[in-house]
Amino acid sequence: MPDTTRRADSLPGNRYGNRPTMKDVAARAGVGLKTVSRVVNGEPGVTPDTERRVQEAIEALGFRRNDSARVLRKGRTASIGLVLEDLADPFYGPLSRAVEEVARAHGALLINGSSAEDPEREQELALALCARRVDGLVVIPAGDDHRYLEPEIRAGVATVFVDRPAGRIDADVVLSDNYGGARDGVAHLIAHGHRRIGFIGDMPRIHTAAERLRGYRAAMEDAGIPVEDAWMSLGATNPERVRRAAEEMLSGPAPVTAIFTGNNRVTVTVIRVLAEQSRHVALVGFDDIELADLLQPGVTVVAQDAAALGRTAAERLFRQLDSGRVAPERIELPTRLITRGSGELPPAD
Amino acid sequence: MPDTTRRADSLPGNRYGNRPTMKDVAARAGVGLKTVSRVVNGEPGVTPDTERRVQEAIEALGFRRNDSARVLRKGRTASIGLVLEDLADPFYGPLSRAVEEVARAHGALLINGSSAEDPEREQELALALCARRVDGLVVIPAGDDHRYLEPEIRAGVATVFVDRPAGRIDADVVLSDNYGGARDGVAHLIAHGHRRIGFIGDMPRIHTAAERLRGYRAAMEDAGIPVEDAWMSLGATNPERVRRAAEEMLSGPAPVTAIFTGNNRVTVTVIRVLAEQSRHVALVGFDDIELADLLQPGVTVVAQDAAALGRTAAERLFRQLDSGRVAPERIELPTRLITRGSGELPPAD
DNA sequence: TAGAGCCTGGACAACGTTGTCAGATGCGCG
DNA sequence: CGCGCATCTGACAACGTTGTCCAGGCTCTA
Repeated sequence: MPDTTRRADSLPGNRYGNRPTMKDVAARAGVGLKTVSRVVNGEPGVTPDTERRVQEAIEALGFRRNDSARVLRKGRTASIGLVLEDLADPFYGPLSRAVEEVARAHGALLINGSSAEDPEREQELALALCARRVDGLVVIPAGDDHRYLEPEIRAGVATVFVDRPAGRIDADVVLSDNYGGARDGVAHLIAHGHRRIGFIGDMPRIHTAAERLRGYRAAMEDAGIPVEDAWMSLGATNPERVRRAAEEMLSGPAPVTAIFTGNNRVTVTVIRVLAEQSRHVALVGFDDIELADLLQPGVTVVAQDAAALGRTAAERLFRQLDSGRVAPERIELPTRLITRGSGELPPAD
Repeated sequence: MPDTTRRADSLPGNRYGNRPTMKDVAARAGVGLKTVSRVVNGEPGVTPDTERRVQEAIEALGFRRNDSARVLRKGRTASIGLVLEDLADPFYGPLSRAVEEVARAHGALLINGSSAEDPEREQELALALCARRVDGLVVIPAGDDHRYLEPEIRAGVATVFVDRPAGRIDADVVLSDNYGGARDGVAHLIAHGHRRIGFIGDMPRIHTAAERLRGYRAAMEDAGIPVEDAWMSLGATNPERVRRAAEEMLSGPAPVTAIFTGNNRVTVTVIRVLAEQSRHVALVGFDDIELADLLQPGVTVVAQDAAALGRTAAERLFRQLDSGRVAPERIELPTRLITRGSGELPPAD
């Protein structure tokens, strides 16, 4: 059979991207195209002898099924997309990993992309994933208008939002109890005698930031403490601004005696600032941070379970895929106050 | 034109996955199929008026190009794959993000998967990515035999290994100077008067672990210090084993006065153990860790630049794609010793 | 006004796979 | 020995897109 192997033997100058196809395998094995397909997919109705010949041809040619063609034919891609803010952020790593594990359990691959907190980039990414026909989409919103996803959802792309709710559309969302967690954290400080408590957080246009701020206000109000503007810093997006905000709160005639920080990045920066201060200032941070227990004092935090967020969202997504669309739901996961010392410091008035 | 919109208007019961195609758009806009393709791809040769009609139809139907079909036709997917150990590990987050940024700059998406340090899963993942016809592959090896990738590489899949070299095949690799970094770190301890220095690292079958161990031995030998078996713990894969290893080294008649740790996970565990000890033990760790500067004492580390590893690898990959295959290269990035206190403690003999 | 040349638009095949369906082969039984 | 049935195999169309190529209409010039 000199010419059944023609193509493989004469890869023209090893030209780029010339891969064997099922047709080539069929030719080499001396069987029909569909028989190869059957073998590759483990479908019944192939005699052991034929199967062996096909397997040998596959081996010899280094054939690998082209999933693009398969997807085109079958409709499903067995892959889901994840749009998050920044993979380098220690909060999103575990979340992404959890989504991946659930996907894997369902035989799907995860494609993820970082929006860098840019709504435009979020949309661009999400739509690129849809163009690749992911079966589902897990989105950590950067923007606040997700109507651009409506055609996709209508077309059957399962969609779940995590960490922050979708904007202007009705969709599944899984989030932490940001409001309650922040309220508890601030109440904890109040219970330890603080009254002048600072809040440093992200821009309130971000849902989580707004909710945590709301929790702060609620705790203060519950305790009958009027909040002064000078105690609050919103939109602290980079370390320099956080640093300045903290330093301002800690100076002046009536400095704050405790600070509540709105996310892990802010917390880390504030820890640095406090380490430089001679005074002891209490601190409770939203989000747990690694090694928080080894610092002096240990850092008291309101911890959310990033992995649980991811897992819950992914499971919800596959439920959508398995049983068709159901009414959108809002799932809220509890937070946990972990006391380690910094939140139990008394006011240093 | 009642029946040009037939399909869109009568989505049969909104059946799953029924999406408009270019054909539908063409029908609705009253133009030919190829004209729609031209508009979608921004190709020239369409009058403004026609283009407007097509755009309107696209908008109205919520059309989104099916990239699977596009890939099938064009051969390139504009996506690359990344196989790493665990996204939740703070070392890989920034690496992955760096790869993503380079990919984005080249208009490509990143698909990544975690091998969980399991060679079989690594292979499964890498081949799944190849079946999806990624243009290139960045692999952080878990296994030590990558011949399974030979057909893929021959077929034109650009491949770069990171952090550890490929096994049994000749391919591009980007790594840190693990040997030199470890040697420098240990030499640093020796320079501060230590002679009984412990080493706790991963299983030596992992290339980085073996290299760092080699660096440790070299530094000791350079200083004329014979290494005792009791000072070395390999295969410390989980916190319990690390803890036990550290405790053993620190007990007995002639305990080590300093420890060199082989990666960030080990370092963190050892820090915990040392925090419980009354004695002061010097410590230098491989890999930087967050907040290392705020601990008492600050943790001296041999830092590698995860982002630079990822960036370099991805750039190398796209060079392969742009200019065809070139001779495989081995790129080694320097490490940096960051002194913060723990590595400068004198021996507490 | 006719011819040449340009520009726009569309018909058609092909990419590699899978679902459908019908044909071929072999077997057992009457 | 012949028929029916079960089992195995392969031809063909279709998935949605893009590249090729040609047709038709337009403008411009001689």
